[in-house]
Amino acid sequence: MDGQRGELTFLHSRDFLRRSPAPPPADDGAAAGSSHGPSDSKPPIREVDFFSSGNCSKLNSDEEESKDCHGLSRSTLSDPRTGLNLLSLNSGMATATGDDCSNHDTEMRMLRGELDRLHEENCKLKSMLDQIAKSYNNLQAQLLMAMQKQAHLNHSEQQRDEMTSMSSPTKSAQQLMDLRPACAAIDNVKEEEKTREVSVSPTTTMEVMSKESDHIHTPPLNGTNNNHNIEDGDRASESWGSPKSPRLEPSKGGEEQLADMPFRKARVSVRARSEAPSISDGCQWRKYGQKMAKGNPCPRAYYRCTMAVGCPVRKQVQRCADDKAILITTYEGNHNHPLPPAATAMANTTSAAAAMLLSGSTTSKETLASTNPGYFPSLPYPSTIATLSASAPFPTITLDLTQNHNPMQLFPRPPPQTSATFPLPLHGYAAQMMGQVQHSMKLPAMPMLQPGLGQRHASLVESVSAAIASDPNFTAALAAALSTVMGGAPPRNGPDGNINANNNNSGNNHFLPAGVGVLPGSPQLPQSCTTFSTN
DNA sequence: CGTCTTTGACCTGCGC
DNA sequence: GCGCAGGTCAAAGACG
Repeated sequence: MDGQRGELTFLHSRDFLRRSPAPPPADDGAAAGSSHGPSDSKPPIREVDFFSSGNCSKLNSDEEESKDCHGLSRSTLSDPRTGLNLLSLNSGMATATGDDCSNHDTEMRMLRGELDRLHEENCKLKSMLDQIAKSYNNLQAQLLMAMQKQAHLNHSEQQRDEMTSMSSPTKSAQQLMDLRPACAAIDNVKEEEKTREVSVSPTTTMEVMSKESDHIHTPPLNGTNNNHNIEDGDRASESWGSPKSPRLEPSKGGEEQLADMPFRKARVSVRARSEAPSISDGCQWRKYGQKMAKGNPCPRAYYRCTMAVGCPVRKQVQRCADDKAILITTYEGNHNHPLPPAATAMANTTSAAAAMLLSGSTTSKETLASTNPGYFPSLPYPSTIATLSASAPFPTITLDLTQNHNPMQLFPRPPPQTSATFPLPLHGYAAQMMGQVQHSMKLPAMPMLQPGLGQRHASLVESVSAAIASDPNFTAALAAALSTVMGGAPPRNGPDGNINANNNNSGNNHFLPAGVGVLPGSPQLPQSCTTFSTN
């Protein structure tokens, strides 16, 4: 795992740069400072400082080592952990002369030597980083040029065909029009680098649901931005699952609609074991339909968010045909209203997943995470847990929380006993759990406002890990949170769902603004405001 | 009485 | 063009 994390660390160096200003919410002051644990574990801040100072230890594949390097390179032994490490190192190397002064001198010399060595190493790594960045830019430029050439060639060929076939002017115009997409695609590539805007072909529909009825896709996405929410209102809600629905925002301009489509169509599916007939995820839902889906003896229930009038978020709940114990929930749409903390936690997780999905190419027919692990290097889910699929009409990410993947790949400690029934494969439950835990054990709030996509994932992972590492009572708190989520709420959705549980938990139950999850700088993503949990 | 669930009908798109 | 399947609507019933 170390190696893996090391790679991720490098790939997301940018995330680290942005991670620093992740202060806990003001209203949770008691939790402040504990977000990364006590003073013995606050790498993020130090790393940021380090980067801002022009160093580059993050290239080091060993995260632990890089932290120490960082501490050393700053010539500061004030950090308790760093200092302790060095002293212990030296104490082991120094001979027991009994002379404190000579020992001290020896230590100092060794420390200086180590400092120099690390400094050199840092410089080397920095130069490597620069080189890599240059190479990347060069390759990018070459790619763009190649694409433009290709487009130009196509254009020329078509014109030639045009001339030879003596086609009518009308046809020519049409052909020129047809070329647009190609050129636009190139432009998009350029733009993407600048704005990181998601450009997903507006696919139509819902095959996902039918073809993969065994594991509904649940993308809680708020894929759309707030503007969309405001504009769409009820109309947007009609888009769920019903790509075929003609009611789909007839009032909106075609372009605008297309622009919104990608976000709205992306889905996140969550598979989790739950005996409860339905799930409670921090939001209020109203069941508006139920259908028998082909290939599954269990009916599929359709829910609509009722926390706010006109909230376009829908969800589908269905049991897995193979294993009735598995509850599959699919989310789509954006909440246009504030969410309870617990809901927000999961919403960010799922939206991050969706963002990951949407930020990738939907042209691939492959399951991205599975076939190309490097494609979404920041995806926190093991590929077998989080599956990205672009083959379906909707870009879909499936979070499989039913498998016994070892969540400790990211967690430094064994999973709590309470995860026996809930595999707790990280982000899905973990994020939500953390939301609960935050309230029950005053852990720092999850960094949900952080800009940057991968950063969001990385920070989530780190926050969870840090929280666990820093608080020995995590297991107990997690158990409490689990019991709150699982045992507290009645199976029936509605006002008595998680919301109540959360309200009970949080004296300062602060509802976050709907746009809270939007990531500036990230593909204006589905800031998903959907949450997930099981009763 | 108000709210929510149930359930059959309806609408739409897709595939043959 | 027709049938199928998914999604939504809305009336009726249940529940607190």
